[in-house]
Amino acid sequence: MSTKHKILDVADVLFANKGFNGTSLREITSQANVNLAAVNYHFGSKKELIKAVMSRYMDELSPQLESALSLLCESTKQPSLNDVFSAFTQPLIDLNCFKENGTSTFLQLLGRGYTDSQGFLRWFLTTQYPNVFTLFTNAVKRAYPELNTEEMFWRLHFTMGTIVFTMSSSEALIDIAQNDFDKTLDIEDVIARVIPYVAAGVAAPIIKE
Amino acid sequence: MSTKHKILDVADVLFANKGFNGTSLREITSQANVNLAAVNYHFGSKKELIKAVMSRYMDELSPQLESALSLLCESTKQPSLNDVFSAFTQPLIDLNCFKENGTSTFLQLLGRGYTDSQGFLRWFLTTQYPNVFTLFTNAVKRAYPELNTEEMFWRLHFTMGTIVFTMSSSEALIDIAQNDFDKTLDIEDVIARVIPYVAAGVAAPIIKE
DNA sequence: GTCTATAACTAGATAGAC
DNA sequence: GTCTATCTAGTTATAGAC
Repeated sequence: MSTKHKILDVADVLFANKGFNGTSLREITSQANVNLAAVNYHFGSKKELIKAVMSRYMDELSPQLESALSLLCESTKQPSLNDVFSAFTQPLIDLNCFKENGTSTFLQLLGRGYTDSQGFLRWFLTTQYPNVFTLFTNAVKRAYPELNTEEMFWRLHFTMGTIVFTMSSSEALIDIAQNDFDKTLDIEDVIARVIPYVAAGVAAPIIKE
Repeated sequence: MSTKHKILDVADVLFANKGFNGTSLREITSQANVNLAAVNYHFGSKKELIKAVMSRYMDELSPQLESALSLLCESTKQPSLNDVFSAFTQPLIDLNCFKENGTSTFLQLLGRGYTDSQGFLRWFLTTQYPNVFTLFTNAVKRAYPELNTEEMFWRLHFTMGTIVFTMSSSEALIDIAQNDFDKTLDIEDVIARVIPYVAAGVAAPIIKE
């Protein structure tokens, strides 16, 4: 296993758990059993390492998302909002095959990117992976044509918030559910619970101005 | 205006915008025009300063929330979920009288506390302000009695996520809305838009197991 | 209470031997 | 490609003069 790979494998988990600011290169390199200088040799800087960590997941995920969303847009029958959000489930779950706990790690990273680095992630995703966004908004428009662009803008951001925040604290929530309700859940169960919630939120009656 | 007050007034905004980790004491003291050593003299440590910042808001907010939620619980007519979430609106908006941009600053701080400091805020809120939680869950139970405790647990966490995340990025969202839709909005408008969303989410059909 | 000065430490990044 | 050693700059926190 290459040094580069070892660094990425340790960095994503640490970044997900403690944030980008909260994780030092020393922590990453010592856990990865590589030299401190290796990060700068292989990636150039901490910022580039962060980009590499995100890209590795997005490059795995975005083709899957694109094909799942394309299917919905091209299908002759109108999809429901549940269908649209459910299109994300399988590609996200498949990240667990890509890497252990890949799904929750990626979703936590997404949350970190949104809050830690003041708009960096928004820039990164919209410039590097614009197709996913276009396909997604088209799919939502097909499922709920009455929703105007402005209202959709807000509700999709609310949805992003729900998902990202839930996943950032998913480990804690799963622990609490285990203790309080004696249920052993995994990330897939959490996703199954959050989809009806966001679908109902997006489908909420439109407020008058 | 006392040194202590000046520090708190600068610290909350910086913490809200850049996170706890991302804000240094040097930044706070220089913006507040006080000496670097003043933080440690008045608060003891950075961690205690963070607690003081949060307490100042919560001590202002929690009595208002308690009385608004008590009203709902004691009223003879059954409240709707919209009523329950709307009970938060006025107390939150009133934070703008307490301090300029108080509402968004506080809600951003809430988000920071959840994600920056790995469960510290959860501990802080549930141990220091338990009444608000009890009253809130009781109010939701009255509004939607069919919702069992476990499902409510999940949906309230989803809601927390939606609110906190939305408010963390509310400034960015308001800017985008200005540019894309030529609408000048404020935090109150954002709250008015998010309430129907979360109310619909909590009211979503209960999934079968 | 407020200041300067500095201690004690940690961060990211790099030069140069191997 | 990997290492040690070190640089520079940042951090929190504190000691002691005023």
